Amino acid sequence: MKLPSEKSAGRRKSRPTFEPLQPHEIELADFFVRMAGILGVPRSVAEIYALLYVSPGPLDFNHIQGRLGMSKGSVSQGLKFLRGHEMILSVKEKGARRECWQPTPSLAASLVALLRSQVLPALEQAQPSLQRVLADVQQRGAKPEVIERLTRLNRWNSRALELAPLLLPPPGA
Amino acid sequence: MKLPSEKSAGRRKSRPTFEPLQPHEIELADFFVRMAGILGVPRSVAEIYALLYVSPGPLDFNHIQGRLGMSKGSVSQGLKFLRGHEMILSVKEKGARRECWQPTPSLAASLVALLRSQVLPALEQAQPSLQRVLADVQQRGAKPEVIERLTRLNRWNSRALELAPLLLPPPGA
DNA sequence: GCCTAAGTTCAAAAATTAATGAAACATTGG
DNA sequence: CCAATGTTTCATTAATTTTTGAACTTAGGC
Repeated sequence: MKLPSEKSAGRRKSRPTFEPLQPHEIELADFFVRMAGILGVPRSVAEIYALLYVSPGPLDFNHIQGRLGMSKGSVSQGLKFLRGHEMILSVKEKGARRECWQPTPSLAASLVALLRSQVLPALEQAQPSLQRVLADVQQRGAKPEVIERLTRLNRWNSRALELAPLLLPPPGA
Repeated sequence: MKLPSEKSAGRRKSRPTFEPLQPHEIELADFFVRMAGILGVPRSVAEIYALLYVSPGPLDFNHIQGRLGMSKGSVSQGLKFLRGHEMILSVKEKGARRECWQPTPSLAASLVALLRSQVLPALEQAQPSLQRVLADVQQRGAKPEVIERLTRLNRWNSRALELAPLLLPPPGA
């Protein structure tokens, strides 16, 4: 039973079709999607990562789009995100036109990079702001309890900022 | 210069008006909103918490609604959320009609509870799922590399699940 | 027991965030 | 340089999440 006009006529070029996702692939994707959700990473990004994670070898743009059945735009943005957070590596086969992608060896390192990129900027930006708030509150003679709270918050923030480079070493270190 | 019909006529009951937020209050709220965003906690909840955090004493429902200018529904749901995660305490003044709210003493503990509630269920649910995926992949004779990856993922998940109760002691412990 | 203030619920509206796809841009083999 | 393939951009559309407000429930005071 042959499907009619799929890639029937000898001519290459009728774009290849891709297998739909297998149950085990879907299950793993669900897992990654859920975890990603906690960090505010969009579903499409998690799906791409999951697919690369279970695939026996690097996949190119087209495979990813085809297997996941998502738009070019989403695949492009998803790969950009994953690249940006050093969660995937490109493996350009010699003489090939397309880039192929595979997950970075260490998922742990990837997660750390991800957290880093979310938390650090927030902490940095907060520093002067929190100090201003504390000063302001002190000046207007607030209750000691409130001053205490804000002082503690400030200390926390500073300490987190000091510790950050140790626990989450920046990419170039 | 008297405002016209504010609470002018002797009759109590024209509901009181509330001061708009002060700059330092806004700044602190921004901080909490941003941090909350990382954990997927909605803005309104963070705003309520921030207000309680800088206030010299416990505030009741009305004050919160008035000062933040948000709807009853949001205040109610926000307080429910904060209560549920043990981030605030009620201090019912003797003989008073209304409950007043203040932040729990330890913000750290609050954050831990929050994380717990997000991460633990995901880990628990994932356990059998990940094992199924691994078995499935092994059965279909996947590349050793893929099997290795999934094995590691499984180990991680198990270990996280074992460690969780130690690092994040459950409420009743 | 009624009446009123206090608080909760929940369907609908508003706001935010993610996905799509067509057009622009880039790269390379010829 | 050209044509063909591969990728990104971004305005639009779709999906999701958050907020609102009015109807409803609960608890006190009298």
